[in-house]
Amino acid sequence: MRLSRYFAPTLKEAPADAEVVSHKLLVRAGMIRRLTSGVYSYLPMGWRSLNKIAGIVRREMDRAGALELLLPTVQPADLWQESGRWEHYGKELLRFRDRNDRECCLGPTHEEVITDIVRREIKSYRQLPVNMYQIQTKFRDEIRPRFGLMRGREFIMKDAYSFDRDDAGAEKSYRAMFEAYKQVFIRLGLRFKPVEADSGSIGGSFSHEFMVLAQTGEDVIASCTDCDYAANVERAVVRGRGAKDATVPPAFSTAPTPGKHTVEEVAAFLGVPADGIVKTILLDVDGQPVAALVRGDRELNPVKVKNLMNANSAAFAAPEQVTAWTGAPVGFAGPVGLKVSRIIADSELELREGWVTGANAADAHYINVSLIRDAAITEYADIRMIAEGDPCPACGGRMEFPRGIEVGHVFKLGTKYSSAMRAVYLDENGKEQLIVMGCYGIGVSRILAACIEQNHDENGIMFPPPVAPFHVSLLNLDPRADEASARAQEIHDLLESSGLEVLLDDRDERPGVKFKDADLMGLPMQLIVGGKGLARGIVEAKDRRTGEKAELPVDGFAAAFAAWKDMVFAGWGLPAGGI
RNA sequence: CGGGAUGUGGCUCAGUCUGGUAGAGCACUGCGUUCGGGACGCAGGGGUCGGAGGUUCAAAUCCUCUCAUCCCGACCA
Repeated sequence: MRLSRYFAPTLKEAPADAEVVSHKLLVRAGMIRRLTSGVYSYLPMGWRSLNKIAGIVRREMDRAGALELLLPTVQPADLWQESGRWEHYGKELLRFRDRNDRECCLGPTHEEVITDIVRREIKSYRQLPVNMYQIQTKFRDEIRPRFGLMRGREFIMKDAYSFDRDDAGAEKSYRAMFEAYKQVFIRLGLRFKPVEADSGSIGGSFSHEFMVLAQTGEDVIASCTDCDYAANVERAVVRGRGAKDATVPPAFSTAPTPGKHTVEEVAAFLGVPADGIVKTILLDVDGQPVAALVRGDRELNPVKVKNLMNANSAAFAAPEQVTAWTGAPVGFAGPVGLKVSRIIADSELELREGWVTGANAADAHYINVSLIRDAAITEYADIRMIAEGDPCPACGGRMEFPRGIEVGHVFKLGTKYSSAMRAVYLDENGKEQLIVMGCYGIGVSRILAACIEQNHDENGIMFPPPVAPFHVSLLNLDPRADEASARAQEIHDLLESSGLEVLLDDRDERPGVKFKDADLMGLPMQLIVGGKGLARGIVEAKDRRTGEKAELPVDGFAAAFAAWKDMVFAGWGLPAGGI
């Protein structure tokens, strides 16, 4: 492809509305343009990369035995009412009415539609298992779209759904998808990690997220340095440790703490360490007031409370709610005499007594509180966030906390949708059984962003070869010189015939412009054809990732290039002779 | 939905406080010089100053409303 006839409008400056690197570079490299908040057009370069990603995903899905189909984006409300999500999904579901005033929505995900198809067409155990997937545009009316392709409202997703006769079958399907996902990310040339995760609003019991590792990632991973354990911090189990100290404190008493409502302020004012204070956090769990207690130096994990109570949502209470429930302004809540539906204490609080807690009155705390003696704790459970210094819950080893970007998620759905929508089959005995489901998503457009977050430098993108829109940037520095142009064309044709995709920069521009654009666009291999090199019988080659340059002889170019290309691929951890 | 900020040629921004006939750089068009890391000269084209209403002799600038976008918190691929 000749760049002079291509459409890749590059920008010297980053657009003002872009915050993260991937967004800035995607726009600057002429790959995407924003249409409106969270909605992007994919320009030719961007679309090529997306197709590369989709191609790899498709290939691995097919290999794993999944069948590709395409479901509608516009969906009728009644299906969603049947599953119960019309009410529960919230504002993210973009709803509208058609000309006949029928309620519709734009599909944010497709469990309902696929389950509807399967329930109609699948009647017998002989037809199971089956796994179907699509690669399609989704729309989620995000509260706050941001970061370019990282969190758009309209985005491209691969979603697969498996249907099995029983749990054992579903487990097999899940494993197969898990393995296929690993293959996808390996083949994309990305550094990633599968982690245990919470299942969120999709439902189901169990899930794994696939994280692309990048310092700029939004998610924090709790990962063991000694074993395979890795989990989203929201999910990571905290294993109890430390010995019990049964010393019973004297009767608790009130200490005035005027205007001291944070743990730090109270600790400093009373001269006690933060880990001697109990933080009482009020949550609104499905409308119920719940108090959650953690040590002053710890952080509450509301997701654990939500799961513990089997609730739909657990949100921090609003200041008015706190005042209504505790009788005190925010900052003075405590478990003693507290009238809420449940008081849940973190397991760690069971190890010791003699705490400082809020007194449920303005400007006052209690000291020497025994939770056993003085408070009505409903239960002790693991409800705090894992932290630096906590041991690995699996092996007791050391944990680290790298950041990542969620690009894939595999769920076991169980019978959540099949029971709500009555998707059943007849077993060998002619007995009706619920189909057991799983669902599996990959954020195709998010991968493009994540890939750039992981692979870039100050000059631009550094595309892994499998994701790059083209493989080679071939710069003709002297497009007006016959020799350079002839050589460049020869090389272009040679490489194209070997299956590589070459972007030939034949524009009548100064060399500096071409170098800058090539680095910006980030194709993994750069070949530089110019008068200077040709006079010495060489073509210069540059590995975009390492910046290392090599000189390839014009005579015997094909062989020299092949060897050099294998080196570049090896640097990406990709097999020689690839593509 | 709360909190903060910004809307001025295609892009990045100045001008707004202190009202007085719209600017710069990049990009674009033409000509010339230049040509291995985002060249230079000359000549050009292009802007209802987000929108509506108001104050004023006069509004990008002041007031009111409105729309849009971005950033910080609760969701998710």
